[in-house]
Amino acid sequence: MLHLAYDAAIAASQTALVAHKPGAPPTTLRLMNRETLILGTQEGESLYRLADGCVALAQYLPDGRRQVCDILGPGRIFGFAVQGSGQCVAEGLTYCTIERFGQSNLRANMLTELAGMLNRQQNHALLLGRKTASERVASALIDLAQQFSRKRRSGTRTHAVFPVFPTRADLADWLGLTLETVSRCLHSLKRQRLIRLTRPELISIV
Amino acid sequence: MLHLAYDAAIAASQTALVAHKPGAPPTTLRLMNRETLILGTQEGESLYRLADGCVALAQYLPDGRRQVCDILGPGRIFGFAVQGSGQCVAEGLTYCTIERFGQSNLRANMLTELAGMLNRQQNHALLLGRKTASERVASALIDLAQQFSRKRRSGTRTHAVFPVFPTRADLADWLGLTLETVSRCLHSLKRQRLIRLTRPELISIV
DNA sequence: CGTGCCGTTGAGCGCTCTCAACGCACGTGG
DNA sequence: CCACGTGCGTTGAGAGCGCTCAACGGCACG
Repeated sequence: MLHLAYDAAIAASQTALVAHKPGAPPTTLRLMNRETLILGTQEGESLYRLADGCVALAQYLPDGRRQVCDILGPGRIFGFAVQGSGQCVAEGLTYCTIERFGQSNLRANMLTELAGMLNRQQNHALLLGRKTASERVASALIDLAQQFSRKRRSGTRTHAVFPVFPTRADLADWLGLTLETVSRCLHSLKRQRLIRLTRPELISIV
Repeated sequence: MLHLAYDAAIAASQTALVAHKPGAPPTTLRLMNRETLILGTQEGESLYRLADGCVALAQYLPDGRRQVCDILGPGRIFGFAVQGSGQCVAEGLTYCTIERFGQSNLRANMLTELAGMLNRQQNHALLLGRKTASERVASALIDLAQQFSRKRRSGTRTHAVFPVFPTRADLADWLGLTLETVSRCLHSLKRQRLIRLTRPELISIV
């Protein structure tokens, strides 16, 4: 578990606080690696679209325990559900480019996008509540593959090759495990020849 | 963990399958205790509003493992996010009365309702991923109190008295624990004088 | 060359699960 | 009336999965 102190994580010097312009045309902003974007800033909500890169939506307990709710790849929308408790912050896992909307835009898509987010969260609850450590890691890899893979064929089989932007610690906080367990499960999968890891960047074999 | 077989749970004889009428005025339907309502039935989605009673939204793994995503009290809306995987079924924990809408109604509220559901799910992810067994049970009791308590004052303190509709097994599947652990945690809280249980129905003391 | 971050690996412990038995309330039928 | 079955909750004993603590190597950076 990441033991960043809560305050440190929130109020860190490397925090991007951005002015809010409701109804304005989409503004693009950049997020550095390990930079934190606080959602639901002051007046009203705005929505964000991850144009490029990888972002983690994370929650913190007062004692520093972290839970990553979701890992977002290019095209994903975020910034919903910022009222009250259950606040998430967006943490850049790479250098990211992000577009900010007012609530008014995207009305049509928003609902299905939101429903999709809820769907993902429910699946994740199933993972967190009822799956074993290796099942969680396997599910995570499949999810990452769907979001980040560029399909390649090498020989007879189709490999899904994709970079793993979250660190072991990020994966652990996403999957409700510790980084050691994640590491062990990955190498267990490697031993079973289900994945290959040349670097901490992956090739999964069906 | 509840070891109802997947098929048994889904295709049980006590399953309420209802015809769908999009755009129609709200229809009310009844759900008996332990009866299952399959959401996302055939063509298009409809939304449901729990008028009275208590309902659990549950997911099943092929081997029968169950995860309860949420426990719903009167007034709550459900039936979002029924596409693809992550399907939930609604299981009545009491005798319930439910209203069914077409998607068209409730447009304005729906978005905030949906965002609220997402918010709850994110909080629940934090619970499932990063809280200890007793913290989970405590959080669950607080949640149930907020949904089901009728406030009463006895003496100087304000007790929140509320009935616990979910069984120990339901609570376990909600909190990612086993029913034995739930039972032990409850009695641990009782020993600490933080709650009272006259029957498996509660009084929480702040 | 020192420092810090990331990832790996090992040893040991502990929280939670598993398995089991029991009590209790309820309904059913002899 | 009692015997029986079932569902729910409780409690205990033991085991195991995953956590904790620790050490180590590789790499980037100043």
